[in-house]
Order: sequence, then structure tokens, then C-alpha cells
Amino acid sequence: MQRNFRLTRSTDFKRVRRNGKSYAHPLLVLIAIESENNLSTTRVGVAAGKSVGNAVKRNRAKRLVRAAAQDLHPQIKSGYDLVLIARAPIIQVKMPVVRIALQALLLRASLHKNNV
RNA sequence: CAGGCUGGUCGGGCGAUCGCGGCUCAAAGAGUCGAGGAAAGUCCGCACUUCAUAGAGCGCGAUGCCGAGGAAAUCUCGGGGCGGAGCAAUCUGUCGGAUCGGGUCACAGAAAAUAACCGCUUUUACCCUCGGGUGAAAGUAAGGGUGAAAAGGUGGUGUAAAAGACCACCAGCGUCAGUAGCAAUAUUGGCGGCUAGAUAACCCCCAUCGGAAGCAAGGCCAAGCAGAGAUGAUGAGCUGCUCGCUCUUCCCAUCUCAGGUAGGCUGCACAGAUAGAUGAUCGCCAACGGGAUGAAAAUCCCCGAACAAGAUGCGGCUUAUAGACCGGCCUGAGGC
RNA sequence: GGCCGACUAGCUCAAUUUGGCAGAGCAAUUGACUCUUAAUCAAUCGGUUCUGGGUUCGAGUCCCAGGUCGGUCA
Repeated sequence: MQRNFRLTRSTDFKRVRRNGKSYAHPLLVLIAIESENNLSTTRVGVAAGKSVGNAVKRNRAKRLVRAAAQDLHPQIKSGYDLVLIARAPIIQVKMPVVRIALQALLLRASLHKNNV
């Protein structure tokens, strides 16, 4: 995933997490808000807390979530900032399961291009 | 053969496909490089940076047997003293000073350090049933329930009763000399005074060492905002205090044109990020375990890598770790 | 990444200074009071002092190593 589609600043994470709406799933949590300055791109940030496990497990969880977001990125409505937080059970499942979970979350949040 | 102790090495390898991060060429894309033995905990030390160019004294802190290595270290190797575990191989704790001085030693006990409460002994006064009893003075650490610990131990001489008061042996202290060793130290002999409780991981004394803070250190550029800086006095800072040194935020006077927040770059490395990069699938090989067939050798099938990931770098320590390989040694049983 | 601090009964905290029988309040259990409950009163129960070593006659306290949790620094 290219860097200009990523959330990289700590202040951006704080803004999304404080003001955005959250949608939960056993494997991960989605938090979304409209971009400031009306940017047309969709930016995605990935996080994994200490409850996921040690550094190896956290890296694997973020890698899975980033790969799923890479696949689904063209289908996401533009102009939003998203934060995806991994949860502990994600280290036991494989890639397609994560992609299905992310797609379900996007539909619930009305951010999928199939939504009207 | 079984069980155990210990030293070292490795921590899957090769190939294919799809992916990740940096750099170079650059239109897609191609080339090249890409984490560990502990990268971890942050327990020590050093480099490096700033504070004054890092100074002086006090205080505070750390370390403490000997030799060698090392830039240094609560480091490594070898040796020594005193302990602990184990039949053994071996593992493991600790290390200046208790005659500078102070503090503490609960409960029990006469007494916890200037030991006379009971007891023992002598002298003397009084009473008396003439056995003795009571009181006073003096001597005495041989005996006394206690306690973690009771003032060298045993035997004898000696005495009114006792006592290192004296003697023999033993234990321990100081000192001198010999022997072994670089040394710590061990051992033998002589001499001395005859006895010194424990605690310094309590204060303290002695010796050696240490200025403080830390890459979120620090340097450069620089939106918004705002004037800012230099000199004198005053005040502030540098380490807890004093000296000493340096600086000028607020207020006053004079002079000069830059200061700095968000943010960015750097510090930063032939891995070098700045929300943080190494994995997945397949095949072969090596290898542990399990199952089936078989008298055995062997064959076939299945399963599968532990602990764990850089964030300034390096030297150590400590902690986590499935297993594999190569040595050395001990105990037990059997055979020759 | 650096630097600090805490851990004691089910919960909130004492005792650590100067080592000497580990305590208080709430909670829980039982009894009394009450027609019953609450409140009140009395009693009881409840601890490997985060873990493991060491110093000491003796450790919650002193020393060393580890674990968990929290704070702070751009």
C-alpha cells in the first residue's frame, strides 16, 4: 500500500479515534471519519495494541490487516480516514478470513461502493 | 546398558511462485542489500552530545581476598579463605576493619557486656531448744532453670571457698623466623600476653573510584504567534551546600537586529524505519516424535519447529528458549 | 527509546523510620434486637506480606535478581 494512502501522523490517529464512529468485529475494529480539507483520497491506519501479544504477533496482525485493506482499497468510498485496530484472535486465522471480516465491516459502515 | 553432571557449536538448508522495507538506474520494471543468541530486561560500564573549557572543598553514592586479561564494569579466566547441596562427577553463596567511637541484641533469664540474683566461703553482731537461724562486712565466675548467643575447654596443683592464680594437653590471638607459592594463603617451630560475645547486606572507620543529565541528548531550517537580543544593577543557572564561574526571563537605563512554537532535515551507521519492514504456499534433503508391517534389519504413512524482532552504537550481566550435534567426567548393573 | 514509582486479608489502607507475636475500616459468616428486613450491638472467619535467593538468632522491613502494574519526558 502506497504511503500517501496511509495515516502516518500521531495527530491524525488521535483525531480519528476521538471524533470518528466505531464498528466492532471479533477480529478487528473499524473507526472512520470524513477527511479534513475534503481530500479525495482514502487514508488507512493500522494499529495493534499490547493485548494482541508480543512484537512478533503484533507485526503479523498489522501485516494481515494491511494486506486486506490493500485488496479492498479500490472499493472504499473516497474522502474518508479509517483506523483499523487488530484484536487478539486475528493471529490464529488466515488471510481470506480477515478480508471477509473487513468487507463486512465496510458494508455495515456504509463505506462500500456497493452501498448507496 | 541405565541414570546423572559439565564444556562447546547450531538454532533448519536448497530451489520455485506471490509479497514487504531501504538504495541505485528509472516509463512499467530491473539490480542489490535486509534483524538475534538473546535483538529483550534496562542491571552495570564506555563512546558520543549539552551543561563552563568540567573547576576546588564538604556532603552523597559505588566498590572491597590474590594474580592475569580488559578502555572500563555488580566483567571474564585461574587460584585462596569461610560455608551449603549431592554417594560422586559437580553445582552454589560469601569476602577490608568489631582494641576510633556510637547504636541494637525482642521473649526468657540474676546478668546480653564495667556480669554478684541464688549459691559457696571467712570474719563479726544478735537470738538460741547449742543442731542452728537472722543481719552486716569481705572474698569468689566452681554450680544454677533461661536463651540464637553466658565471658576459652578438660584434668590437676592450689585455697577458707575459688579463680589462667599456677601447670599439662587442646582450641584460639598477636609477633618473629623457616619452607612452598608472583601473591592471597598454607604449614612447621620459637616467643609473648593469658581471652577478645554477635551485628559493619546498622551508623561508622580505612583504601580506591565517581561532576550531572541523557539521542525524546544535541545541531540546522522555520508557518502561526510575537518584537527579540547585548551591557550595568538586581535576579537566575550550573549538583544537595559553600566557593568560584557564567548568563540576563520580569522591572529600570543605554545600544544593536534578530529570536523562536507547530512542523521538517540532521544526529543515524555498506539493515536503518519514524504508526514502525523478513512472511505465505509447494517440492527435495537433513532431523525429532508417533503409528502400521516385521523375529530383527528395514520399509511405508502422518505430524512438526522453541524463545522471540532492531530504533544512537559497543563491551558485559541477568532472564526466556522446542530440539539437534561434538567432546569430557561420575554413579549403578552386567560381560570379558 | 530514556527516566521514575508502587505491589500487605475479597476491597481501601496502616505497620517499614529504629528488624522482634501482621493490624484497622468496609465486606462475608454466626448470634442478639425486630412480626420481617434494614440499621445497631457482640463474636468469628479471612494472609506463602508479588516471586526466588541471601545477611541475621530472627526479615513485611536490610541486600541481590526477576515479574506485574502505573506515571513522566517530544
